[in-house]
Amino acid sequence: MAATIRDVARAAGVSPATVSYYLNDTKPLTAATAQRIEQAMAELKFRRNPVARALASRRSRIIALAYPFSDAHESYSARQFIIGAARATAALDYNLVVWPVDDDGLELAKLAEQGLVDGVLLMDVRNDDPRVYALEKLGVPAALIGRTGDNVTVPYVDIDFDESVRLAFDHLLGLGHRRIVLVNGELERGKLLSFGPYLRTEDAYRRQMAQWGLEPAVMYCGQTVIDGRAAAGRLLADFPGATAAIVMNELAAPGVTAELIQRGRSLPGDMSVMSMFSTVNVAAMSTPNLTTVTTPGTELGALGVEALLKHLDGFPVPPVLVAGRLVVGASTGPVQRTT
Amino acid sequence: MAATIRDVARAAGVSPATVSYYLNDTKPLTAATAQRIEQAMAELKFRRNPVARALASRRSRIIALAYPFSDAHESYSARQFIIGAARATAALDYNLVVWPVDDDGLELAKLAEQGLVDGVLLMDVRNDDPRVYALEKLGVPAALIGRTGDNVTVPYVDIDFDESVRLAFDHLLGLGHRRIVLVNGELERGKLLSFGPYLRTEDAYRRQMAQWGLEPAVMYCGQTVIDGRAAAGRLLADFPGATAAIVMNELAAPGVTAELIQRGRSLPGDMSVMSMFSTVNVAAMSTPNLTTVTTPGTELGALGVEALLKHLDGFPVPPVLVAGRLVVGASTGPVQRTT
DNA sequence: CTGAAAGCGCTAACAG
DNA sequence: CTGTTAGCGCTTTCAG
Repeated sequence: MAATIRDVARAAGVSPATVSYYLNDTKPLTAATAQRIEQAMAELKFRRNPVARALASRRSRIIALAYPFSDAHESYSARQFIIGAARATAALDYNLVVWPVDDDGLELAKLAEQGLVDGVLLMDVRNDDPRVYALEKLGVPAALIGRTGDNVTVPYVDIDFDESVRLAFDHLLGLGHRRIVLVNGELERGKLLSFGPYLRTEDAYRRQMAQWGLEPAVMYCGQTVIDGRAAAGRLLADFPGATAAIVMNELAAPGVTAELIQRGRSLPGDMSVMSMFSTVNVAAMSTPNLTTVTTPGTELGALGVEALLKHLDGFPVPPVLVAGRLVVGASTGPVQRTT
Repeated sequence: MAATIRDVARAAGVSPATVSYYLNDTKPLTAATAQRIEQAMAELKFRRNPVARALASRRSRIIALAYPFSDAHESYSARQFIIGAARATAALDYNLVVWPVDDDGLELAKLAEQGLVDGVLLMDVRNDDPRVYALEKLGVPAALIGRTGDNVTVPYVDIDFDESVRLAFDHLLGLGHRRIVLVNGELERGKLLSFGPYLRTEDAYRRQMAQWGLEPAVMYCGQTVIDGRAAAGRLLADFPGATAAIVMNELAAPGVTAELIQRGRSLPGDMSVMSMFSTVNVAAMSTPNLTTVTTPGTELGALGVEALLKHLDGFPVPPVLVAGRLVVGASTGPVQRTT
């Protein structure tokens, strides 16, 4: 059927080993033999068999993208991560399998120990993530999109929260806002803020507010449109002087704005609202369409893959941080009232 | 290092072949030998090597999910398909690789002919889809989520458009609506309606309108929030008597409602709007939150995988159609004005 | 610079 | 019911 490396070798008048050398560029060949091999391959329409290659080399050239199975923490940015990772994987001549796994690391361990994949890229990493420990215990190479609290060993790429928050501040401060509330995400009861992005965004927010001599005001909110609506009520009640709000979570933000409007507030007249880490499309779905700092999803997906593969090749991999992009919508504007 | 089938065989006092028979349940064994093998495997912590298995059996137990590379036709339901497919794949002891490929079939052909995967599941199938032909030419088994216009040979699963539209009609007719406009999607200039879901939804709409003795009213609209806003203007201008609209595309629908409200219409007082084939969360993002017939994404993803694997095993696979689920929101209500 | 040979770990006839 | 024997198609020492 399909031509094998032996067929090519025979046709080119060389040994299978030589063809392999050519294929992997693993030993120098004379131009002449290379020529003959190329020709033979072309004539026979040779395609190397990835499975045989994997068995012999003990490298499958397949990596896994593990992402949360549950819909609880639904993020529309997830799609971006997958796309970014998949593209980068293909570009580097690897394959990407997706593993929807629970947070506890059990499923992940079961899949990883099968040994099909060379390494695992973990999405949506928690501050204290059992999946990371599971992989470490198995000795399966990994890289993270996000990071654990105490991460030292595992390579990672993550959002540059400081810079992303700075983009939001620049925008709001430039419009004259001083009383800026952070509506942060809350992962679940008991695990409040254990999700890295929430933790680090709040850190950055507090630091930058302090730096400008402003008083921080933080409240928490779940991750659905409904939660966002509820939060809007608390926002008005608890922070009556606020002129701007930065809302984490791309689903909560539309809820906040919708509820504010329903309660007779005008945006951005009475209140400027920005969505932190949203996709442009989701931000555009609200009325007025939301100013947002985007999630650098495709970038992080791609960088995560690159980090993992570098790691697999034994290179040291320094962390990479990427900021989101400020996309100005109609939900933010100059301060109207002066407190 | 890791225990092989030979190690197990030795420890159990049987031949490697016997262990293989046990593993694959391919030949009957006495309880006693099965017992011994199990024990040996447990002691040695044996994990079968999927790559070796693939090479020997010529079945990698890996399937690919090909989905559009471009962001042009962005669908948030895509995530559901991937999740559904990934879960089903894992449950059936297969692996799923994702291939972001262009619509022209070239990239897909290149990937498919490598021979890593046993079959390909195609998402977002067009009525006349080069990717399908590419796979057929290569002889790579495939299954479709969606279908081509002239599909006969390739197994597929798809939305039950008739039934889904019927759900929408039941709802709207029950509320007293008779002048129901379909705001259908438009793929791109020149390829108007070539996208199956648009085509089949319009078909169903026209048939069911006729069946109730109602006059069909169809207009077309792009696939973004902005497009939806523009469509709202045309809706008011071209169909002044309409009391309800069914909007295809989960991004256009929020645009339509937002613009209607901005123009002083109240929903559902002046107009009922439903979103056809949206996720619940995206529908909830609008104000008022949209009544929708959901995309049965996870179901179709799972069913697609099952169809493909059945096909791989040589079984005939009849088409499967699944309807969406009606989720009633606040954007639809009883007719107010009587024409 | 090229080749011979020995596997990678498993499956699948074919015997017995 | 179990074992023997060839491979699957490629990589990779080790020689030359």
